Amino acid sequence: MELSKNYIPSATENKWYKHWLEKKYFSSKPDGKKAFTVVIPPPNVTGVLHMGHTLNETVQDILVRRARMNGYNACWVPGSDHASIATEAKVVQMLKEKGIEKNELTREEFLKYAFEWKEKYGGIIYNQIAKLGCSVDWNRVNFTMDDHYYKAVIKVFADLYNKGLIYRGARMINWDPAAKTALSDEEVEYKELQGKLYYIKYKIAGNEEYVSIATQRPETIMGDTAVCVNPNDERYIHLKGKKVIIPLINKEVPVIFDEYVDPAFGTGALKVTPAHDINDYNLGLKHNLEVTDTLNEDGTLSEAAKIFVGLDRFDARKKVIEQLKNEGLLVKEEEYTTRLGFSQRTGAVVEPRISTQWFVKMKELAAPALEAVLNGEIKIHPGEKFLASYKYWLENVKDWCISRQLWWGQQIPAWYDDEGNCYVAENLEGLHIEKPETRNKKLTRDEDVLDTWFSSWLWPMEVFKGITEPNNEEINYYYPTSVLVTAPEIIFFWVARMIMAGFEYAHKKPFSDVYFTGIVRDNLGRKMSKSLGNSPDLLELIDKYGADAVRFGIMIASPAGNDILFDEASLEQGRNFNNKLWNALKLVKIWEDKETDNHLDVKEHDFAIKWFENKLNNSKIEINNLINQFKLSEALKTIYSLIWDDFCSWYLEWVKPGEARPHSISFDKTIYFFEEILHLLHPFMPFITEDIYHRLKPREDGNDLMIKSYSDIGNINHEVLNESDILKKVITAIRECRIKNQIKFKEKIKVYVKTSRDEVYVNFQNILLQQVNSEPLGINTNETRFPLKNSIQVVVDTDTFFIQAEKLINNDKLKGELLKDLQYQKVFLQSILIKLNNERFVQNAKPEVIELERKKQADAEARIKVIEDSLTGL
RNA sequence: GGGAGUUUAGCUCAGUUGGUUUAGAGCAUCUGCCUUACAAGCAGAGGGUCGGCGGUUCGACCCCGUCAACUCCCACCA
Repeated sequence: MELSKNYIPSATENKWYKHWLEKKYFSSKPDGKKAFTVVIPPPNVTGVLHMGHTLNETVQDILVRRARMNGYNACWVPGSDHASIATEAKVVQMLKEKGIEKNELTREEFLKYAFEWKEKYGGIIYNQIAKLGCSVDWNRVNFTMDDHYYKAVIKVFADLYNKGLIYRGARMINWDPAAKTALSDEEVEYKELQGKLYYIKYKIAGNEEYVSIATQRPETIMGDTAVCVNPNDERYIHLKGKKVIIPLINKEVPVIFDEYVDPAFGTGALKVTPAHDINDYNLGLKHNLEVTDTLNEDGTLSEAAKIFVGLDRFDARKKVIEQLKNEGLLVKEEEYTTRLGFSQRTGAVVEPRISTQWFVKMKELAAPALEAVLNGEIKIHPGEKFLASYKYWLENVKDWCISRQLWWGQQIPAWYDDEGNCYVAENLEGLHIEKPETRNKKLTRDEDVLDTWFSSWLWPMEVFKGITEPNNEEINYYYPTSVLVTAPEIIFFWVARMIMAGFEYAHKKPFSDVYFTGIVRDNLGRKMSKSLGNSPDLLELIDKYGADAVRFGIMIASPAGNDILFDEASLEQGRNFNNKLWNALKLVKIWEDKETDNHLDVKEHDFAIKWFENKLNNSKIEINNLINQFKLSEALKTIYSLIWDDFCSWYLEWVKPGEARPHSISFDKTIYFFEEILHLLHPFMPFITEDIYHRLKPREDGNDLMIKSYSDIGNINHEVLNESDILKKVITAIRECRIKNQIKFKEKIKVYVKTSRDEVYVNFQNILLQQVNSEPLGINTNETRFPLKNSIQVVVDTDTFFIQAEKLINNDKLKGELLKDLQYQKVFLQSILIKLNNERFVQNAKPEVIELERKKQADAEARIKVIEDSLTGL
């Protein structure tokens, strides 16, 4: 079989994904095994997957594939989110480009376009997930607007309403006067601007005195319903119980006292306009102030303003100032830097506006969600970083506004009659049965839809129809899910609310662990965004490097809990790693093609095999520990180093046949080790590992790596690991010596070692000689029999090596190095002696610590002696 | 303005209860090699007063205080 020079991902990736699908390895059904369930955080159908998703999906696939190999019934549910605001904005934009305005369409017509959009982008997203190699169960695709899902959302709304947990209330929203629509917070852009602060005199009623207030928006004074001062502000204590008169309209309003007012700002007196400022609105709620809305939908002054009715708010501002000036009520104007909100859609200055919205009462729901995280029932990784803010948010949770002035989403199941009565039911038929009096009434349905999060908070339950068909077999088997992998920025929007919904409707937590990935940034630390053009196209990256390399690259750069700086260099590293594996395969294949010879003496292989067995087990334990702590990046690094350094650079070199033919035992062991490392790597890089697994030797149908179970880990012989460390050190030291003395590898050298542990060197002397190209090693406990002429001395631990080459050796250079080392050792020894001679150290330190220091001392002394002996030998 | 986090080699990060760390790894850099698996490679090397200052301790990258820089979340002050 001819193998290509380098690994080519494209062909193999499609082949194996298809194979896995045909074998139905991804699909899961409830059975007797333990379930390992992951629900995908459903990507928005607004566009394509970005690098943040790539990281998320890769992490989930690693966990799911590993669980599957650990004997779990692994189930990963894919899906997507309708993302009401974002998607509706995209669809509106798309229609606009076609020359269609949203308000020309009926609701039904618009939704038809929206569903077409969803089909298109949902398809793109699913294709990307497949290309990345994700082992999701494609029979379980869910969309948050699927029929059953829609019903679940409506059912929950009605249920919470009936429980008294949903109510209608007033709320300050961001209003776009140009588009005459409400905006979400995300659609408001704040800009810093140079504005003016106006100081205006308000007359105190029944008095000739005035009080001055400062405002940026004099045109709203007609909506003032109070003036507020700080209760501790001595300048205004005399205003207690007084009223003031609003200029221009001569309306009397009370003076109220509240700590909210900062006495140092402006004049320390604040005009309160509950209809046009969020803070004033809250003040108004607290002090029972009336609300006077002086603006129309389009930003012109309303009848309630009494003056300048119909004038635009900014023109009105000029007029108000002019008139205040005329009446001598304008004290002064000051330059002032302020932040103003602008509409992302129209660029208009956003107007805070009171509106009626639907709310969920959060206090009751929040309590179990807080409890579950605090008592560790649900674990957050990395915990310390997010626990504090999770606690703070839930303890101070505010009611959740769930209505949205959109069409794309679940329409609120509330109907109004002509008298303004409001009825909530899952559907109209149900309402008529429940409340027969509604049958003959003309009812109109609430136009608004529900917040996207009001559907996605049911995700872990409703993907198994846990809301629409409670207690069905699937929900009972798969729920609670195992791990949720998501981004920390939606901890409140989504994670906390899923926990609330889980306890409310399934009476159980929705997941046991939450793993927060970092935010993916570019290599300059900037957030990835379309406008910056720094967000690479996933499919292009997969084309260029292969899916395995993309997965490797993003994982290796992704330390647990930190943001990741995305750099294509790490994908290159992944591609190179692929190639390394590929070439290891090629080596083994060449080896296979040679005839094996069972009569060869393979003593030198015995040590290599024994060592790698132990090294492998040691790494397995390490990897398990790391993955259990969700340190996936470090686990991958461990595997990478095991494969590249230990397996390829050391093990394969040690058992490499060279001119001789390989021994069958070494060959079989090598194949076995190769399978083991592929097995470990598979969750991270599924395609190449499956491919090489099948190329290593013929497999029966159904013998695929991705469903192979991990076996138990054997005991570890630490002595073997320690010995191999010595071996590696010796090899490295001799190589370094060769390089420094310009002795080429081809030139044979003689090596003698003066050591007291000769049995160690006997053990691996053949490996040693093969690796440094020397005559057989001379071992003795004293050097008197060694030819010292033309030799270099190298000290490893407490053994001295004499390396003899034909070439003349520069004795001064050698001497210099030994002296340097000696000096270093002496300083080190000195620092230990200071410790050991310190009475308080000896008294206070733990015995094992003192023991350790004594051992260090002995080692250092021994080494110093060896070096000194070497120096006298020169 | 409130809260949280970060600061260790040129870059990205490890460093478990203070003493097996004389502070590690990957990438990058430098040197020598086209050695019949791999130049997408091999062999080797250099590089850090652990953000500053102060304290606790026999002993501090680790604990405490303080200052500085950066990041994120929340609120968006008339």
